[in-house]
Amino acid sequence: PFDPRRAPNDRDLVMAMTDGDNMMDYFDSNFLKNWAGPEHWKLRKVVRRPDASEAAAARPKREKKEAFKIDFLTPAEEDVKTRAKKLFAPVTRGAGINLPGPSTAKAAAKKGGRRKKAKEQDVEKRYDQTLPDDMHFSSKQLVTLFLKPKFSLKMRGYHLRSDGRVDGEI
Amino acid sequence: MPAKTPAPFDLASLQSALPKIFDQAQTTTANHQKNFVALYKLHSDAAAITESVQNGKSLKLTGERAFQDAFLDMLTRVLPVKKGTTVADRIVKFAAGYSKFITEKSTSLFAEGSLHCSFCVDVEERKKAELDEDDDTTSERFLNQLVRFLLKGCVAKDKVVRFRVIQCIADTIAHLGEIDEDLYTDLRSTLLDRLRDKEPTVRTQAVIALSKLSFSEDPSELEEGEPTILETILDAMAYDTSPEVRRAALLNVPLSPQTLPALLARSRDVDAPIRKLVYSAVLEKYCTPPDLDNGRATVGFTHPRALTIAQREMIVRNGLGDREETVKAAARNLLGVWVDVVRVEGKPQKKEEGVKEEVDVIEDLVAFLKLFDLTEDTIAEDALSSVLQTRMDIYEHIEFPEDYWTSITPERAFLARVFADQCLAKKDNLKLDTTLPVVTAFAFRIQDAYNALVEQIHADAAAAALEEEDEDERARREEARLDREFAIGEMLRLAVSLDYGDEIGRRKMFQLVRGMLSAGVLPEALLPRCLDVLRVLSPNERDLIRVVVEVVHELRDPSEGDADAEEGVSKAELDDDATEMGSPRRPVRPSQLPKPIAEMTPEEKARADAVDLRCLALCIGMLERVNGTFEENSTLEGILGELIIPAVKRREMALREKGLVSLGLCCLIARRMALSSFQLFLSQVQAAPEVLKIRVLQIIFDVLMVHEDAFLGPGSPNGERIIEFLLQLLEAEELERVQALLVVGIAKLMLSGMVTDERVLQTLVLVFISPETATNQELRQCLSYFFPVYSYSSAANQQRMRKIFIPLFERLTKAYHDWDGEEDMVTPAQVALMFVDWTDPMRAGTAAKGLRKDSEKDPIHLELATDIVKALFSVDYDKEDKKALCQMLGKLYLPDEVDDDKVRVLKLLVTNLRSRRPPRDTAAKNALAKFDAALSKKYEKQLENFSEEEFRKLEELRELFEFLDDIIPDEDDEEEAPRKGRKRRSLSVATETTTSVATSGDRSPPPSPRRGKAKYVCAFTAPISSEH
DNA sequence: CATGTGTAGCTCGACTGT
DNA sequence: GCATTCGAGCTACACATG
Repeated sequence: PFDPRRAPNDRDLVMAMTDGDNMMDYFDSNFLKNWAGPEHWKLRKVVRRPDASEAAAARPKREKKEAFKIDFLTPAEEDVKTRAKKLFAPVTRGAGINLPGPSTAKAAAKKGGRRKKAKEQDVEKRYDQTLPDDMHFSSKQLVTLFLKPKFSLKMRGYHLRSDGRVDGEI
Repeated sequence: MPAKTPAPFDLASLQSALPKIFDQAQTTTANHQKNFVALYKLHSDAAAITESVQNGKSLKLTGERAFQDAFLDMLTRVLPVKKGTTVADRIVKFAAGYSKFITEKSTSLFAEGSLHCSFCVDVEERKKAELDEDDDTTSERFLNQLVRFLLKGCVAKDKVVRFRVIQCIADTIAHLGEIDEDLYTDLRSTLLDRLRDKEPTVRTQAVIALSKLSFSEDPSELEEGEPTILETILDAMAYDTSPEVRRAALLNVPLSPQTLPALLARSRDVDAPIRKLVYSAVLEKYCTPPDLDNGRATVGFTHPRALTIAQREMIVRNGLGDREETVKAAARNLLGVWVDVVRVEGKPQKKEEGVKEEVDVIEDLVAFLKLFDLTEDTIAEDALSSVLQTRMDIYEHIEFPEDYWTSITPERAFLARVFADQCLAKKDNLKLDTTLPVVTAFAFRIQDAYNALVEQIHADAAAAALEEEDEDERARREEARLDREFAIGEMLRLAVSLDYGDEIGRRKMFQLVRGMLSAGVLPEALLPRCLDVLRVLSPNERDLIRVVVEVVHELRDPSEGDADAEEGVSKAELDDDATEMGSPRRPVRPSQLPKPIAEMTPEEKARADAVDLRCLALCIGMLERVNGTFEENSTLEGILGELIIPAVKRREMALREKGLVSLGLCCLIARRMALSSFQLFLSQVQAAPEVLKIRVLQIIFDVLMVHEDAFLGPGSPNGERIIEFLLQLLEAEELERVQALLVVGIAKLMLSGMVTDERVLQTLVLVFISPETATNQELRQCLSYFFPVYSYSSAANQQRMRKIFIPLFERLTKAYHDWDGEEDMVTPAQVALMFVDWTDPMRAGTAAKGLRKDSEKDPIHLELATDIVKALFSVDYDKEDKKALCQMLGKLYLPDEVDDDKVRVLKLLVTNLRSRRPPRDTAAKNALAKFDAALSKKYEKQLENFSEEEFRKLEELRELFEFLDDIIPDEDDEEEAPRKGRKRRSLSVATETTTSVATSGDRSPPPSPRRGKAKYVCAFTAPISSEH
């Protein structure tokens, strides 16, 4: 069985990183999608069960949805105007048809009493839907020295093959 | 005068005819054209029917009204049909198509003068009868009332109706000609209002509609400060929260030089499909204008030459640098198209399909490269590599004939080098052999280029001395010089990849590069390039070091042959039969400055400093490339004493920085020196200006990494102090770059296992999510990468992450509540999810394949669950926090087999929590119940006979819980302990091997609710030392 | 072409505010 | 008190992939 007291070898991965030139092979590319920092982080679910096979196989028996058609042929029971009224009019009072923060143009004239609202506006604008600059942080920066980027770190004792491009080990 | 116009047409027939038409129209768009005609016939016939009222003073358009009503009757049936229903979309298309149809019909009829048409006849009628309708034609009246009808629907309660209504408007207004002012104004304001609709689908349609309306907007009619439609759309494109809306804006906004920057900015949209569309649906699509009737290659709005160089660079950087493969592919595709569209003017697309001349290919690529600044980062290289990868037709046809090298330009040199690297990367040795020049010939090419450069440098200097040239001339010369320099640099890069099997060529190349280095005029940027070649040519490190040391001595001691007079490399010199690894004419001896420094004139001093700087750069370049020990290379001693140490002591920043780096590099290969110099480096950190500080810290981290056992090893007394020192630096540091550097350095130390301290790990997490580092992308992205790598790389690391979670979470929640002014903060719930992920054994198993065995049996999440449930007894968390914790439970991985003890303890805790301290909000309660159920189900067998045994151990637990219960503040716990826990208790009268549960010191809930504000404020930056 | 996966929209249920 | 809004789970669709 699993033994947590089994001597943990901190060096396992580090080896792997230098062994294969890029450690991408060793890592699920999933977590690379969370490169952008904590605010853009999201949990990507991992396949838990190997028993997912049965559920998937049973499903596709479903028939495709019946061809939906709009009924134009049946005469309307009500007058066009009344139907339009029903379709259009009912705007419940106090209900929101619009987003919370009212228009930027009109809000300018309002007094500054509502600090909360003002702040919300700011925040709204702040969230321009743009990714941060990608620094392209990669394993390279974790396994090379600052001053000698041409060398990868070889963790003590382990001998590595060095293929032409990897300039060497320390 | 008849009261009624005779009616040849029965209006009642509309009631049956229109439904038939619409019923057909929904099935396919193929019959639409036919049905337009049919509908138009009905429309015309109906329009002929009018009634005059008020004794003929006015005319009532009975037939038109009947048709309109029948039409709207049909249309209203579409409005409640939800999005994505094709039949409804077809009807909307049909209705809009009909609008277009009658508009065109009416204008063409009008032009033909067929005024007898019933659509037009009323122009006359109206003049006579003073109609209250203010529209001119049937079609205009029809459209007018249609749009007015639709406008009413824009405020409908039902979002589907709003969606459909605006969809109709969007499709319709595309081709309604001129409309009256009022209607336009209403449309405009209504649609702008819908841009604020809470439903994204509605906003999307509003954007589409507004895009079409924007063509007819006259900015001069706007009020001061009122945004134009265009500006509003651009705003939505950047700021709308829904990708759907932004995408619609991107695809529909009219393209122009004014809107282009905003469109390009979407290449960094958070939504990947949008980013992709920037390349495929905007940039690629409009490279050439849509009207490509004539085969002439014209320039579209997004033709690469229509863009600025900055824009092109941005496109390449963002596109090829994107994380999403699909986006990258779109960008690569675009670049492939670029090659074709920048092809030299007048050349046909392809002479003969499939047949491509090698010369053409080269010319094409050179033209392509001219789009970029070759010196800007790796932009041009990335772009070219991309093209070489995607366009095999181009790659296959690349050759460098003999004359390619005779007129070398930056583009040509660059092309050859990148191509060679590309071949190397894909191991295309055949291609490499057949295209690259032989070494000897190539050495001469470099030599020619170098001599030309030297010549120019002298000429420039002479010209500058005369001061006769104007600015333009100077700039031109400067540029020419940089071009030469760049080309040489690229050739040297290429030289690294050449085959040096030929001894003659090898020797020539060596002499050339050696000569270039020892001449004082070689631009400093070329030093590393030369060293790379030298390194390839040197049989071993010792030789490399020896040669460089020689060069340094020669540079610093010009009395050994006049370097300035002979900085060009002559053919004779190349052919010279000098000893390969060192010139016998220049014996190494301790260099001696011609004069003592004190006697030097300021000019001489400056000159000496310049030489020293160059020598230091040389040293750094050399030391970066070697790894033998210092002691093995005694020649370094001289340089250390004469060059490096004095430089470190200098006050001039440049000298000192280079000196320190050199010294640092020496320390990396000299353990004793590292030990003795470490303190020096440490002392430099505090007060140093940013650049120097970064350098020194880099040195410190490198030294720690290389000589780990010397500083951070188990036996080292200073390890603790060093860690403390680094943490304090991190805590106090203001400069982002330095913060980031510290984090990277510490991360490396942790990943290598040299630092295992949990305090450090906690600090890293706090720094990661602290609002104070929100703008420090370098730092945050480093840690985004680090945490999963660290966690998944070993079970021990993952355990460490698990251990810090609860203490961290507690600090976090407090800090979060104190910071609640800032909304852009990462929530504790979010952090909790991160830890679920990072401590997931299955993730570790798949992430680091083969390195972790039995990860599916690892009970770490069970242990984490135990931590969490224990923490949930605490009263220190508020509702939200407890909810976050509870919801974690459902996401944990429960292994199939697990120790009885672990399950039972957890079960006991859960049971007690639910009975004694149930979470107050339902979401949390449900999550907990669900987890409880999951536990019971999964470990049914192990929990079966779980009662009444090991009673004594249970007592210990019981004590723990009694203790917990006692500290419940009674403030708001009316529902608290219905002490009927008896039943539960009997369950919990169950087994325990207390070892794991019994308060194992770490994290039993804090005994009293603490509310000290001041303390939490620092929670983000303060290392946790106070708690330990 | 079939399949599995990932996401987005929808519906339901609980909470909160006028 | 109710309607609303918000969050959570589910379903259906679209996509990429073998």
